[in-house]
Amino acid sequence: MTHYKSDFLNTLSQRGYIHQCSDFEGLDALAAQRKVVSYIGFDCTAPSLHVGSLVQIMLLHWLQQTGNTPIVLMGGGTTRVGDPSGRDESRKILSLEDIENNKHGIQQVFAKFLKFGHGPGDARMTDNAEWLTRLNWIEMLRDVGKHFSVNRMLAMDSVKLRLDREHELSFIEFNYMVLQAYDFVELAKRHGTNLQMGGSDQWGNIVNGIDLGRRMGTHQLYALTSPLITLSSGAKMGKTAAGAVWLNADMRSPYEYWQFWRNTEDADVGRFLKLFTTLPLDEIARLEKLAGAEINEAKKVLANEATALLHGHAAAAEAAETARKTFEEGAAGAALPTVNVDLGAGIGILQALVAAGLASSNGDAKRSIAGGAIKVNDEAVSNDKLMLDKSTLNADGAIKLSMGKKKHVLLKQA
RNA sequence: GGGAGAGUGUCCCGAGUGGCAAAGGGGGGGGACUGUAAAUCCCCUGCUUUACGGCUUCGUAGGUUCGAGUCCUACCUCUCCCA
Repeated sequence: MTHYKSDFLNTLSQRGYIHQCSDFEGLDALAAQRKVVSYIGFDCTAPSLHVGSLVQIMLLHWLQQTGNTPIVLMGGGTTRVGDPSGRDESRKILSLEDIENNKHGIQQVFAKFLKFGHGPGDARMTDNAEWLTRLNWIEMLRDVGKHFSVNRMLAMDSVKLRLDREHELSFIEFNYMVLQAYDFVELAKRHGTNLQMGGSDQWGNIVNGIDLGRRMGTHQLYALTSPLITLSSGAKMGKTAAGAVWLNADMRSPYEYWQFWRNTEDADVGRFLKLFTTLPLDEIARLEKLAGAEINEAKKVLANEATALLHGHAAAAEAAETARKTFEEGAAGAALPTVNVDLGAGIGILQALVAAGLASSNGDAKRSIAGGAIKVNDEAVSNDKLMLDKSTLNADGAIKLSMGKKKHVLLKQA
Protein backbone atom coordinates (compact mmCIF):
# COMPACT_ATOMS: atom_id res chain seq x y z
CA MET A 1 0.00 0.00 0.00
CA THR A 2 1.29 3.41 -0.93
CA HIS A 3 2.61 5.61 1.83
CA TYR A 4 1.61 9.19 2.00
CA LYS A 5 2.95 11.98 4.12
CA SER A 6 -0.49 13.03 5.26
CA ASP A 7 -2.72 11.25 7.74
CA PHE A 8 -5.62 12.11 5.53
CA LEU A 9 -4.54 10.17 2.47
CA ASN A 10 -3.06 7.36 4.50
CA THR A 11 -6.31 6.83 6.33
CA LEU A 12 -8.39 7.01 3.19
CA SER A 13 -6.17 4.70 1.28
CA GLN A 14 -5.88 2.12 4.05
CA ARG A 15 -9.61 2.05 4.53
CA GLY A 16 -10.45 1.71 0.89
CA TYR A 17 -12.00 5.07 0.16
CA ILE A 18 -9.91 6.07 -2.82
CA HIS A 19 -10.82 5.46 -6.40
CA GLN A 20 -9.13 8.27 -8.31
CA CYS A 21 -7.26 11.45 -7.53
CA SER A 22 -6.20 14.21 -9.87
CA ASP A 23 -2.81 14.67 -8.22
CA PHE A 24 -1.84 12.51 -5.26
CA GLU A 25 1.43 14.30 -4.58
CA GLY A 26 0.01 17.77 -4.65
CA LEU A 27 -2.92 16.87 -2.48
CA ASP A 28 -0.74 14.91 -0.10
CA ALA A 29 1.48 17.94 0.40
CA LEU A 30 -1.49 20.12 1.25
CA ALA A 31 -3.03 17.55 3.55
CA ALA A 32 0.26 17.08 5.36
CA GLN A 33 0.05 20.76 6.27
CA ARG A 34 -3.60 20.33 7.13
CA LYS A 35 -4.57 22.87 4.57
CA VAL A 36 -7.15 20.93 2.68
CA VAL A 37 -10.53 22.57 2.51
CA SER A 38 -12.78 20.11 0.80
CA TYR A 39 -16.40 19.93 -0.09
CA ILE A 40 -18.88 17.38 -1.26
CA GLY A 41 -22.19 18.36 -2.80
CA PHE A 42 -25.44 16.68 -1.83
CA ASP A 43 -28.43 17.24 -4.00
CA CYS A 44 -31.81 17.53 -2.31
CA THR A 45 -33.66 14.88 -4.26
CA ALA A 46 -35.21 13.08 -1.29
CA PRO A 47 -36.17 13.98 2.28
CA SER A 48 -33.25 11.99 3.64
CA LEU A 49 -29.93 10.68 2.46
CA HIS A 50 -29.54 6.92 2.37
CA VAL A 51 -26.61 4.60 2.96
CA GLY A 52 -25.46 5.20 -0.58
CA SER A 53 -24.22 8.61 0.56
CA LEU A 54 -22.52 7.27 3.61
CA VAL A 55 -19.14 6.85 1.97
CA GLN A 56 -19.20 10.52 1.06
CA ILE A 57 -20.14 11.51 4.58
CA MET A 58 -17.35 9.38 5.94
CA LEU A 59 -14.88 11.07 3.59
CA LEU A 60 -15.75 14.38 5.20
CA HIS A 61 -15.58 12.80 8.61
CA TRP A 62 -12.04 11.53 8.08
CA LEU A 63 -11.04 14.78 6.49
CA GLN A 64 -11.95 16.57 9.68
CA GLN A 65 -10.46 13.88 11.91
CA THR A 66 -7.13 14.30 10.15
CA GLY A 67 -7.07 18.02 10.75
CA ASN A 68 -8.51 19.44 7.57
CA THR A 69 -11.66 21.42 6.93
CA PRO A 70 -14.85 19.92 5.53
CA ILE A 71 -17.60 21.83 3.78
CA VAL A 72 -21.02 20.36 3.22
CA LEU A 73 -22.61 21.80 0.13
CA MET A 74 -26.35 21.48 -0.08
CA GLY A 75 -27.45 21.42 -3.68
CA GLY A 76 -30.39 23.74 -3.26
CA GLY A 77 -29.55 25.26 -6.61
CA THR A 78 -28.29 22.29 -8.59
CA THR A 79 -31.25 20.16 -7.54
CA ARG A 80 -33.43 22.57 -9.49
CA VAL A 81 -31.55 21.44 -12.57
CA GLY A 82 -30.98 17.72 -11.97
CA ASP A 83 -27.82 15.71 -12.40
CA PRO A 84 -27.96 13.41 -15.44
CA SER A 85 -24.91 11.37 -14.32
CA GLY A 86 -25.52 7.68 -14.28
CA ARG A 87 -29.13 7.92 -15.29
CA ASP A 88 -30.66 7.10 -18.57
CA GLU A 89 -33.83 8.96 -17.79
CA SER A 90 -34.42 12.54 -16.87
CA ARG A 91 -34.97 13.23 -13.27
CA LYS A 92 -38.30 14.69 -12.66
CA ILE A 93 -38.15 18.34 -11.95
CA LEU A 94 -38.83 18.93 -8.30
CA SER A 95 -40.84 21.84 -7.00
CA LEU A 96 -38.97 24.48 -5.06
CA GLU A 97 -41.02 23.58 -2.03
CA ASP A 98 -40.00 19.92 -2.19
CA ILE A 99 -36.37 20.88 -2.60
CA GLU A 100 -36.56 23.10 0.45
CA ASN A 101 -38.20 20.37 2.52
CA ASN A 102 -35.71 17.79 1.35
CA LYS A 103 -32.88 20.09 2.25
CA HIS A 104 -34.09 20.42 5.81
CA GLY A 105 -34.41 16.66 6.08
CA ILE A 106 -30.94 16.01 4.75
CA GLN A 107 -29.11 18.64 6.76
CA GLN A 108 -29.77 17.04 10.12
CA VAL A 109 -27.65 14.02 9.52
CA PHE A 110 -24.33 15.78 9.10
CA ALA A 111 -24.13 16.92 12.68
CA LYS A 112 -23.74 13.28 13.68
CA PHE A 113 -20.57 12.89 11.69
CA LEU A 114 -19.01 16.34 11.70
CA LYS A 115 -18.30 19.09 14.16
CA PHE A 116 -19.70 22.35 12.91
CA GLY A 117 -18.68 25.79 14.04
CA HIS A 118 -16.77 28.87 13.04
CA GLY A 119 -13.35 28.02 14.37
CA PRO A 120 -10.45 26.65 12.34
CA GLY A 121 -11.11 23.08 11.26
CA ASP A 122 -14.80 23.32 12.04
CA ALA A 123 -17.15 22.09 9.37
CA ARG A 124 -19.33 24.55 7.48
CA MET A 125 -22.48 24.08 5.58
CA THR A 126 -23.54 26.13 2.61
CA ASP A 127 -26.04 25.98 -0.21
CA ASN A 128 -25.30 26.60 -3.85
CA ALA A 129 -28.71 28.24 -4.26
CA GLU A 130 -26.99 31.20 -2.64
CA TRP A 131 -25.02 31.99 -5.76
CA LEU A 132 -26.55 29.90 -8.53
CA THR A 133 -29.97 31.50 -8.31
CA ARG A 134 -28.46 34.93 -8.73
CA LEU A 135 -26.57 34.25 -11.88
CA ASN A 136 -27.29 36.30 -14.91
CA TRP A 137 -27.55 34.31 -18.12
CA ILE A 138 -25.52 36.56 -20.38
CA GLU A 139 -22.82 37.22 -17.84
CA MET A 140 -22.65 33.54 -17.10
CA LEU A 141 -22.20 32.71 -20.77
CA ARG A 142 -19.45 35.29 -21.18
CA ASP A 143 -17.55 34.52 -17.99
CA VAL A 144 -18.05 30.80 -17.62
CA GLY A 145 -19.63 29.43 -20.77
CA LYS A 146 -16.75 30.52 -22.94
CA HIS A 147 -14.48 28.09 -21.07
CA PHE A 148 -16.60 25.07 -21.89
CA SER A 149 -16.11 23.10 -25.05
CA VAL A 150 -19.29 21.47 -26.22
CA ASN A 151 -17.18 18.93 -28.08
CA ARG A 152 -15.75 17.81 -24.80
CA MET A 153 -19.04 17.94 -22.96
CA LEU A 154 -20.54 15.62 -25.53
CA ALA A 155 -17.77 13.16 -24.92
CA MET A 156 -18.46 12.97 -21.20
CA ASP A 157 -19.85 9.70 -19.93
CA SER A 158 -22.91 11.23 -18.39
CA VAL A 159 -23.86 12.76 -21.73
CA LYS A 160 -22.61 10.00 -23.99
CA LEU A 161 -24.64 7.39 -22.19
CA ARG A 162 -27.83 9.22 -23.04
CA LEU A 163 -26.87 9.94 -26.59
CA ASP A 164 -25.70 6.41 -27.31
CA ARG A 165 -28.89 4.93 -26.00
CA GLU A 166 -30.88 7.48 -27.88
CA HIS A 167 -32.44 8.76 -24.72
CA GLU A 168 -33.28 12.33 -24.30
CA LEU A 169 -30.98 14.70 -22.53
CA SER A 170 -32.62 18.04 -22.04
CA PHE A 171 -30.73 21.28 -22.19
CA ILE A 172 -31.38 21.96 -18.53
CA GLU A 173 -29.63 18.74 -17.57
CA PHE A 174 -26.85 19.37 -20.02
CA ASN A 175 -26.04 22.45 -17.98
CA TYR A 176 -25.66 20.57 -14.74
CA MET A 177 -21.96 19.97 -15.19
CA VAL A 178 -21.40 23.64 -15.86
CA LEU A 179 -23.08 24.55 -12.60
CA GLN A 180 -21.14 21.95 -10.66
CA ALA A 181 -17.88 23.21 -12.12
CA TYR A 182 -18.90 26.73 -11.27
CA ASP A 183 -19.69 25.71 -7.69
CA PHE A 184 -16.17 24.48 -7.25
CA VAL A 185 -14.75 27.79 -8.41
CA GLU A 186 -17.20 29.78 -6.30
CA LEU A 187 -16.33 27.76 -3.20
CA ALA A 188 -12.65 28.22 -3.92
CA LYS A 189 -13.19 31.96 -3.85
CA ARG A 190 -15.57 32.07 -0.91
CA HIS A 191 -14.08 29.47 1.40
CA GLY A 192 -10.65 28.74 0.00
CA THR A 193 -11.82 25.29 -1.03
CA ASN A 194 -9.16 23.33 -2.84
CA LEU A 195 -10.55 19.82 -3.07
CA GLN A 196 -13.81 18.37 -4.24
CA MET A 197 -14.63 14.79 -3.35
CA GLY A 198 -17.43 12.58 -4.53
CA GLY A 199 -18.38 9.18 -5.87
CA SER A 200 -16.56 7.84 -8.88
CA ASP A 201 -19.47 8.85 -11.10
CA GLN A 202 -18.68 12.46 -10.26
CA TRP A 203 -15.16 12.36 -11.64
CA GLY A 204 -15.97 14.09 -14.91
CA ASN A 205 -17.92 16.84 -13.22
CA ILE A 206 -15.22 17.44 -10.67
CA VAL A 207 -12.43 17.56 -13.21
CA ASN A 208 -14.43 20.10 -15.17
CA GLY A 209 -14.38 22.25 -12.08
CA ILE A 210 -10.61 21.98 -11.84
CA ASP A 211 -10.28 23.05 -15.46
CA LEU A 212 -12.63 25.94 -15.01
CA GLY A 213 -10.70 27.02 -11.94
CA ARG A 214 -7.47 27.10 -13.87
CA ARG A 215 -9.01 29.14 -16.64
CA MET A 216 -10.63 31.53 -14.20
CA GLY A 217 -7.47 31.95 -12.20
CA THR A 218 -8.16 30.24 -8.88
CA HIS A 219 -5.53 28.45 -6.84
CA GLN A 220 -4.84 24.84 -7.79
CA LEU A 221 -7.85 22.60 -7.29
CA TYR A 222 -7.90 18.84 -6.72
CA ALA A 223 -10.27 15.95 -7.26
CA LEU A 224 -10.64 12.81 -5.22
CA THR A 225 -13.29 10.18 -5.80
CA SER A 226 -14.40 7.14 -3.86
CA PRO A 227 -15.23 3.80 -5.46
CA LEU A 228 -18.80 2.90 -6.11
CA ILE A 229 -19.72 0.57 -3.28
CA THR A 230 -21.49 -2.53 -4.45
CA LEU A 231 -22.27 -5.68 -2.59
CA SER A 232 -20.26 -8.79 -3.34
CA SER A 233 -23.34 -10.12 -5.04
CA GLY A 234 -23.10 -7.20 -7.43
CA ALA A 235 -26.21 -5.41 -6.24
CA LYS A 236 -26.19 -1.72 -5.57
CA MET A 237 -25.89 -0.88 -1.97
CA GLY A 238 -28.69 0.54 0.07
CA LYS A 239 -31.73 -0.77 -1.68
CA THR A 240 -33.70 -3.38 0.15
CA ALA A 241 -37.18 -4.72 -0.29
CA ALA A 242 -38.66 -1.97 1.79
CA GLY A 243 -36.87 0.64 -0.30
CA ALA A 244 -33.79 2.67 0.35
CA VAL A 245 -32.00 2.45 3.66
CA TRP A 246 -32.60 5.99 4.81
CA LEU A 247 -30.39 7.63 7.35
CA ASN A 248 -33.05 9.73 9.06
CA ALA A 249 -34.50 7.93 12.04
CA ASP A 250 -38.07 8.87 11.23
CA MET A 251 -37.78 7.10 7.90
CA ARG A 252 -35.86 4.06 9.04
CA SER A 253 -35.66 3.22 12.72
CA PRO A 254 -32.34 2.53 14.44
CA TYR A 255 -33.44 -1.07 14.87
CA GLU A 256 -34.02 -1.48 11.15
CA TYR A 257 -30.75 0.28 10.44
CA TRP A 258 -28.97 -2.10 12.75
CA GLN A 259 -30.61 -5.02 10.99
CA PHE A 260 -29.42 -3.73 7.64
CA TRP A 261 -25.82 -3.97 8.76
CA ARG A 262 -26.33 -7.18 10.65
CA ASN A 263 -27.46 -8.84 7.39
CA THR A 264 -24.30 -7.93 5.52
CA GLU A 265 -22.94 -10.64 3.27
CA ASP A 266 -19.88 -12.45 4.62
CA ALA A 267 -17.66 -11.27 1.82
CA ASP A 268 -18.44 -7.62 2.53
CA VAL A 269 -17.83 -7.52 6.26
CA GLY A 270 -14.19 -6.49 6.25
CA ARG A 271 -14.63 -3.89 3.58
CA PHE A 272 -17.66 -2.41 5.34
CA LEU A 273 -15.96 -2.30 8.71
CA LYS A 274 -13.27 -0.15 7.16
CA LEU A 275 -15.64 2.08 5.31
CA PHE A 276 -18.52 2.47 7.70
CA THR A 277 -17.05 2.29 11.17
CA THR A 278 -14.22 4.16 12.82
CA LEU A 279 -12.73 1.10 14.48
CA PRO A 280 -8.93 0.93 14.36
CA LEU A 281 -7.55 -1.10 11.50
CA ASP A 282 -5.86 -3.73 13.65
CA GLU A 283 -9.15 -4.42 15.37
CA ILE A 284 -10.80 -4.78 11.97
CA ALA A 285 -8.02 -7.09 10.84
CA ARG A 286 -8.81 -9.33 13.77
CA LEU A 287 -12.54 -9.36 13.03
CA GLU A 288 -11.91 -10.07 9.38
CA LYS A 289 -10.16 -13.29 10.23
CA LEU A 290 -13.27 -14.76 11.81
CA ALA A 291 -14.66 -17.48 9.62
CA GLY A 292 -17.72 -19.67 9.49
CA ALA A 293 -20.40 -18.93 12.03
CA GLU A 294 -17.98 -16.77 14.01
CA ILE A 295 -18.20 -14.07 11.41
CA ASN A 296 -21.56 -13.22 12.92
CA GLU A 297 -19.65 -11.63 15.77
CA ALA A 298 -17.98 -9.33 13.27
CA LYS A 299 -21.37 -8.49 11.78
CA LYS A 300 -22.69 -7.55 15.18
CA VAL A 301 -19.74 -5.26 15.72
CA LEU A 302 -20.36 -3.73 12.32
CA ALA A 303 -24.03 -3.19 13.13
CA ASN A 304 -23.26 -1.74 16.55
CA GLU A 305 -20.58 0.61 15.34
CA ALA A 306 -22.38 1.79 12.24
CA THR A 307 -25.61 2.37 14.15
CA ALA A 308 -23.79 4.15 16.95
CA LEU A 309 -22.18 6.54 14.49
CA LEU A 310 -25.53 7.57 13.11
CA HIS A 311 -27.96 7.19 15.99
CA GLY A 312 -25.73 7.19 19.04
CA HIS A 313 -24.57 4.42 21.37
CA ALA A 314 -27.79 4.18 23.33
CA ALA A 315 -29.90 3.55 20.27
CA ALA A 316 -27.37 1.06 18.94
CA ALA A 317 -27.36 -0.83 22.22
CA GLU A 318 -31.13 -0.94 22.29
CA ALA A 319 -31.25 -2.23 18.73
CA ALA A 320 -28.66 -4.88 19.57
CA GLU A 321 -30.60 -5.95 22.63
CA THR A 322 -33.86 -6.16 20.69
CA ALA A 323 -32.13 -8.25 18.06
CA ARG A 324 -30.66 -10.51 20.70
CA LYS A 325 -34.02 -11.12 22.35
CA THR A 326 -35.84 -11.56 19.08
CA PHE A 327 -33.38 -13.81 17.30
CA GLU A 328 -31.47 -15.55 20.03
CA GLU A 329 -34.24 -15.99 22.58
CA GLY A 330 -37.16 -15.98 20.21
CA ALA A 331 -38.91 -13.40 22.39
CA ALA A 332 -39.82 -9.89 21.37
CA GLY A 333 -37.53 -6.94 21.94
CA ALA A 334 -38.76 -3.50 22.82
CA ALA A 335 -37.41 -1.76 19.74
CA LEU A 336 -39.36 -3.87 17.29
CA PRO A 337 -41.62 -1.80 15.07
CA THR A 338 -44.94 -1.30 16.82
CA VAL A 339 -48.34 -0.64 15.33
CA ASN A 340 -51.37 0.35 17.35
CA VAL A 341 -54.71 -1.13 16.38
CA ASP A 342 -58.11 -1.41 18.00
CA LEU A 343 -58.37 -4.93 19.33
CA GLY A 344 -61.63 -4.36 21.16
CA ALA A 345 -63.77 -5.48 18.26
CA GLY A 346 -61.15 -7.90 17.00
CA ILE A 347 -59.25 -7.64 13.78
CA GLY A 348 -58.84 -10.18 11.00
CA ILE A 349 -55.38 -11.56 10.43
CA LEU A 350 -55.33 -10.24 6.88
CA GLN A 351 -56.12 -6.70 7.92
CA ALA A 352 -53.65 -6.95 10.77
CA LEU A 353 -50.88 -7.93 8.36
CA VAL A 354 -51.70 -5.02 6.11
CA ALA A 355 -51.87 -2.62 9.05
CA ALA A 356 -48.49 -3.88 10.24
CA GLY A 357 -46.97 -3.24 6.85
CA LEU A 358 -46.12 -6.89 6.34
CA ALA A 359 -48.47 -7.19 3.38
CA SER A 360 -49.45 -4.72 0.71
CA SER A 361 -53.01 -6.00 0.32
CA ASN A 362 -55.32 -8.64 1.69
CA GLY A 363 -54.49 -10.81 -1.28
CA ASP A 364 -50.82 -10.44 -0.58
CA ALA A 365 -51.41 -11.36 3.05
CA LYS A 366 -53.41 -14.38 2.00
CA ARG A 367 -50.61 -15.57 -0.23
CA SER A 368 -48.11 -15.20 2.57
CA ILE A 369 -50.28 -17.31 4.84
CA ALA A 370 -50.71 -19.92 2.14
CA GLY A 371 -46.95 -19.94 1.78
CA GLY A 372 -46.49 -20.60 5.48
CA ALA A 373 -44.73 -17.33 6.16
CA ILE A 374 -46.90 -15.91 8.91
CA LYS A 375 -46.69 -16.45 12.63
CA VAL A 376 -48.72 -14.94 15.43
CA ASN A 377 -46.94 -15.02 18.77
CA ASP A 378 -44.53 -17.51 17.21
CA GLU A 379 -47.27 -19.91 16.18
CA ALA A 380 -47.64 -20.62 12.49
CA VAL A 381 -50.93 -19.50 10.97
CA SER A 382 -52.68 -21.47 8.26
CA ASN A 383 -56.18 -20.04 8.58
CA ASP A 384 -56.55 -16.71 6.79
CA LYS A 385 -59.80 -15.98 8.64
CA LEU A 386 -58.17 -15.99 12.03
CA MET A 387 -59.38 -13.19 14.28
CA LEU A 388 -57.06 -11.35 16.63
CA ASP A 389 -58.42 -9.66 19.72
CA LYS A 390 -57.45 -8.87 23.27
CA SER A 391 -57.25 -12.55 24.17
CA THR A 392 -54.46 -12.90 21.64
CA LEU A 393 -52.22 -10.50 23.56
CA ASN A 394 -49.17 -12.22 24.98
CA ALA A 395 -47.67 -11.78 28.42
CA ASP A 396 -46.05 -8.50 27.38
CA GLY A 397 -49.37 -7.02 26.31
CA ALA A 398 -48.67 -7.21 22.62
CA ILE A 399 -49.31 -9.46 19.67
CA LYS A 400 -46.13 -10.48 17.92
CA LEU A 401 -46.76 -10.74 14.24
CA SER A 402 -44.00 -12.33 12.19
CA MET A 403 -43.43 -12.78 8.53
CA GLY A 404 -40.60 -15.07 7.75
CA LYS A 405 -37.73 -15.23 10.16
CA LYS A 406 -36.66 -11.65 10.10
CA LYS A 407 -39.66 -9.41 10.07
CA HIS A 408 -41.46 -8.92 13.31
CA VAL A 409 -44.02 -6.32 14.27
CA LEU A 410 -45.75 -5.80 17.60
CA LEU A 411 -49.44 -5.02 17.60
CA LYS A 412 -50.72 -3.12 20.58
CA GLN A 413 -54.11 -1.91 21.67
CA ALA A 414 -54.59 1.62 20.39
C1' G B 1 -43.12 21.66 -41.27
C1' G B 2 -42.20 16.43 -43.96
C1' G B 3 -40.96 11.15 -43.20
C1' A B 4 -39.92 6.62 -40.12
C1' G B 5 -40.45 4.24 -35.39
C1' A B 6 -41.62 3.59 -30.11
C1' G B 7 -44.80 3.79 -25.45
C1' U B 8 -47.02 -3.61 -22.30
C1' G B 9 -48.48 -6.24 -15.87
C1' U B 10 -47.40 1.63 -11.93
C1' C B 11 -39.85 -1.88 -9.66
C1' C B 12 -37.11 -2.79 -14.32
C1' C B 13 -36.22 -5.32 -19.03
C1' G B 14 -39.12 -7.51 -22.37
C1' A B 15 -42.52 -11.41 -25.78
C1' G B 16 -47.19 -11.04 -27.70
C1' U B 17 -51.25 -10.33 -31.60
C1' G B 18 -58.61 -10.68 -32.34
C1' G B 19 -60.48 -15.01 -26.96
C1' C B 20 -55.38 -12.41 -22.43
C1' A B 21 -55.03 -11.41 -15.91
C1' A B 22 -51.40 -11.34 -20.83
C1' A B 23 -44.93 -15.71 -22.22
C1' G B 24 -39.96 -15.13 -20.29
C1' G B 25 -36.15 -12.78 -17.44
C1' G B 26 -34.23 -9.61 -13.62
C1' G B 27 -35.47 -7.59 -8.98
C1' G B 28 -38.47 -8.62 -4.63
C1' G B 29 -41.09 -11.90 -0.85
C1' G B 30 -41.64 -16.81 1.38
C1' G B 31 -40.15 -22.04 2.22
C1' A B 32 -36.16 -25.92 2.49
C1' C B 33 -30.82 -26.06 3.73
C1' U B 34 -27.83 -22.73 7.13
C1' G B 35 -24.91 -18.89 10.71
C1' U B 36 -30.29 -13.24 10.83
C1' A B 37 -24.43 -14.94 5.27
C1' A B 38 -23.65 -16.79 0.28
C1' A B 39 -24.82 -20.62 -3.18
C1' U B 40 -28.64 -24.15 -4.52
C1' C B 41 -33.66 -26.10 -4.99
C1' C B 42 -39.10 -25.17 -4.54
C1' C B 43 -43.41 -21.73 -4.22
C1' C B 44 -45.40 -16.72 -4.77
C1' U B 45 -45.10 -11.73 -7.02
C1' G B 46 -53.10 -7.10 -10.31
C1' C B 47 -57.43 -5.72 -6.73
C1' U B 48 -61.55 -7.75 -4.34
C1' U B 49 -64.88 -10.09 3.17
C1' U B 50 -65.10 -17.48 0.28
C1' A B 51 -64.98 -17.65 -5.43
C1' C B 52 -64.48 -22.46 -11.84
C1' G B 53 -67.44 -14.98 -9.51
C1' G B 54 -66.78 -9.66 -9.95
C1' C B 55 -63.53 -5.56 -11.05
C1' U B 56 -59.20 -3.03 -12.91
C1' U B 57 -54.74 -3.37 -16.17
C1' C B 58 -50.86 -2.97 -22.22
C1' G B 59 -49.46 6.09 -23.43
C1' U B 60 -54.74 9.03 -23.48
C1' A B 61 -59.75 9.47 -25.47
C1' G B 62 -63.20 7.58 -28.71
C1' G B 63 -64.78 3.76 -32.41
C1' U B 64 -65.35 -1.29 -35.08
C1' U B 65 -66.46 -6.26 -32.97
C1' C B 66 -70.11 -11.28 -29.44
C1' G B 67 -65.07 -10.24 -27.85
C1' A B 68 -59.48 -5.39 -28.50
C1' G B 69 -52.95 -5.11 -25.61
C1' U B 70 -53.88 -6.78 -30.64
C1' C B 71 -57.97 -3.51 -35.94
C1' C B 72 -59.65 1.99 -37.00
C1' U B 73 -59.61 7.49 -35.69
C1' A B 74 -57.81 11.54 -33.01
C1' C B 75 -54.59 13.19 -29.37
C1' C B 76 -50.17 13.08 -25.91
C1' U B 77 -44.99 11.84 -25.02
C1' C B 78 -40.27 10.19 -26.75
C1' U B 79 -36.49 8.70 -30.55
C1' C B 80 -34.33 8.89 -35.38
C1' C B 81 -33.95 10.97 -40.52
C1' C B 82 -35.04 15.28 -43.75
C1' A B 83 -36.21 20.73 -43.70
